[in-house]
Amino acid sequence: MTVTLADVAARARVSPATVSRVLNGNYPVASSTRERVLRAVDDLDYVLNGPASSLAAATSDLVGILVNDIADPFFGIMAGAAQSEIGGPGDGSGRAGGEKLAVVCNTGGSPERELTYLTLLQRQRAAAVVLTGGALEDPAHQAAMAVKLAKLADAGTRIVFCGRPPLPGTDAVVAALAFDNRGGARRITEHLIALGHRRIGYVAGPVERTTTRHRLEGHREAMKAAGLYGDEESVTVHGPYDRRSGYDATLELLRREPDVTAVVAANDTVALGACAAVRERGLRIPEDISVAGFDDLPFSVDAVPALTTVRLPLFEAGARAGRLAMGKETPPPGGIATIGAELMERGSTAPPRLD
Amino acid sequence: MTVTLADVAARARVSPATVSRVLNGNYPVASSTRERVLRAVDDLDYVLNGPASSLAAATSDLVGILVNDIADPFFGIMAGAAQSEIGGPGDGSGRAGGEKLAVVCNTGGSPERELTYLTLLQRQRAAAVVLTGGALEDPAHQAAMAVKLAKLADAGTRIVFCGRPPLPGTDAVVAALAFDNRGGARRITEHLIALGHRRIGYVAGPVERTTTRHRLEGHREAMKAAGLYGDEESVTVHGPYDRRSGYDATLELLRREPDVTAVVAANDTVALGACAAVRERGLRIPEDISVAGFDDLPFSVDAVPALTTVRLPLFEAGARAGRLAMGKETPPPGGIATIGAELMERGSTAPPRLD
DNA sequence: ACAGCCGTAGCAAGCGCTTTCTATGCGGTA
DNA sequence: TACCGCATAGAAAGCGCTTGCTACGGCTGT
Repeated sequence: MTVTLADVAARARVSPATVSRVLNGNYPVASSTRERVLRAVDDLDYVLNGPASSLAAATSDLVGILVNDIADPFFGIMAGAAQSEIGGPGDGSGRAGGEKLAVVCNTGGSPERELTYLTLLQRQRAAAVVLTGGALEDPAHQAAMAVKLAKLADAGTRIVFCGRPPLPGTDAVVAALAFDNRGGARRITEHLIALGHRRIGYVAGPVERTTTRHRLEGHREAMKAAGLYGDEESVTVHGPYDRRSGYDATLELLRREPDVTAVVAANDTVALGACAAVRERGLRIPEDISVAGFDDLPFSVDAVPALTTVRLPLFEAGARAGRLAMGKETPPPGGIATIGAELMERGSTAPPRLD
Repeated sequence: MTVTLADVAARARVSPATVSRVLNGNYPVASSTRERVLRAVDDLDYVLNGPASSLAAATSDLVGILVNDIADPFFGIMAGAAQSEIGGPGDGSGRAGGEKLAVVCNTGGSPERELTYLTLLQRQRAAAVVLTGGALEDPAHQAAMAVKLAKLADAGTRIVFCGRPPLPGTDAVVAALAFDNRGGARRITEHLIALGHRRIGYVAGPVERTTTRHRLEGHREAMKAAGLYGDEESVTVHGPYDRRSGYDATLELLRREPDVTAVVAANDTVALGACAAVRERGLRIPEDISVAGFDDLPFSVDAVPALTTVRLPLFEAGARAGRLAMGKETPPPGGIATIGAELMERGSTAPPRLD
């Protein structure tokens, strides 16, 4: 059978309690004893029984990171950064203690899965949960989430939002890091307007997502401020945050409104699809049509022409969320921090053609 | 305090044993009783204590997925696919039972972290572990891995390799799905040769990785077969699997060997960097230089020109690995399956200029 | 010289669940 | 009518660990 604490204790000729204390390092143990125990652990190749330990201590070293789409670098970057801070192996400490198992859970954007993962994590008595990405704006789901999170919180789980606005009715949350989606969107549209564009199409994300709404609002704010707010509905197309959707939506947009001179996409992935659609129509970027994205994912700079977009410090935000989840960093005042979004002017936008 | 099994039992006026049996559905319970229990569970909002359950049952519902770089879609796609099969929430069953918590662990390509994650998973008595991506070829590390995996296996953990060749000395593994990296690499180089290229540069991945070696070998096989094998060392540059590395390596390559007419990159991400470098030098793709990648990640088709590459069925492989890990699919004969790689001819390759 | 401490180590009581074994009530059979 | 077996429920013994409390020397202080 597998080696237990008792086996180690027997070999080291101490009590199980002592072994436990050596392993946890939370109680004074004479160094000679400690050494003996450590050797026994080594000799027997002992591996702690996690469930037993969690049960007895009523805590676990699991930290959950919820993402909408693990195949999307937007989430991958944040999750990776968070995970590296949360430690798991090689967090630099070398010592146990900080050794948490950071696990990422892929909700696929489905509200049910989000809730179920939360239950699963609750079941495991997770030490912390990081929720990334935009939230669904369905009131029923939000309420359910609030309830769930409250329960998690008072079971001792730390909760951090990353790239997601604070959920109303949830003060159980340790901290919320929100991206300035609205501001970023405003700036990129202002940039287009400043270049001389007047007729600007918008390829939005899925409806009922905070991210979608905020970016769209920022865009429209800029349009309004420039007195360009008109038949917004007809130059806006919604769809999922993927390349295919950007392609289809842009084709649709171009057909519906052939006079647009610029297309703003909800994110870079969508923008890539938009570029493909523009070319498909035989139009050049940026000479005939400007295209802009959002997020500044790694591939965006390599697009041809390089994509004008809004840079979100995904890595930094993820890392900070990880630290907050670990209690290694003090939460921002009020528990909420807004993370800036910076305009990256590149080759995919230019003044419109003068017809 | 939190609700326990006993609380539910009391409310349903049955014994804890009965509640447990209802929840696990592995023992006959009169339906009237079952109903009463279920209602009590609902009323009290009971959530099973995972650690306690795992301890008593000596099994857990955790499944680990190890990846080298979670921010890289190559891994994200496989991990997402695996996770969706492993279930976690919404695996369609609706019922518990199949409800495993699939967690992805980011090793960052570090051997120590890989090992430590395995220990962590061993600690949690994980039900299964899926290892993705190429392996390190360091004998010491391989030996350590073999030992670790053997231990996991005989603690009852199912082990599946995905996109990684079987580790010698490990028969504890349920199955290994290996990509035909060599064949894919051979085909793409043959394609270039058929186009008329004679002087072909190769931007390889990090040394000591199986993936790197196999792709490089495939490439060289093709070169040799065409009688083009010469000073391979001078047209090969190694580096990490990232865009930056592709850029730097290609610049270096072009400086060292200005007469190459094609560059084969170790993967698509690297290829993107290579494209940037080629353009930086004022050369056109594919007129002046052809560029080829590997993997066919989603963005590759959107590159301009679209990237010629080798398609790896990442999603399918990940899903299959997930199923194997769950025991939902019977392992291939011998435990090893090689997954084909298909050449995707696109715009980034063309015949060389005739000088 | 004795009381009181401090530094260590052990005892033992759980943590909340699963599961074996036992008990009970019922219907069917002789 | 009495017996046996089946279907169902309960009792209780752990699973392997943590931790509050107790025990025990040797030191210090007066």
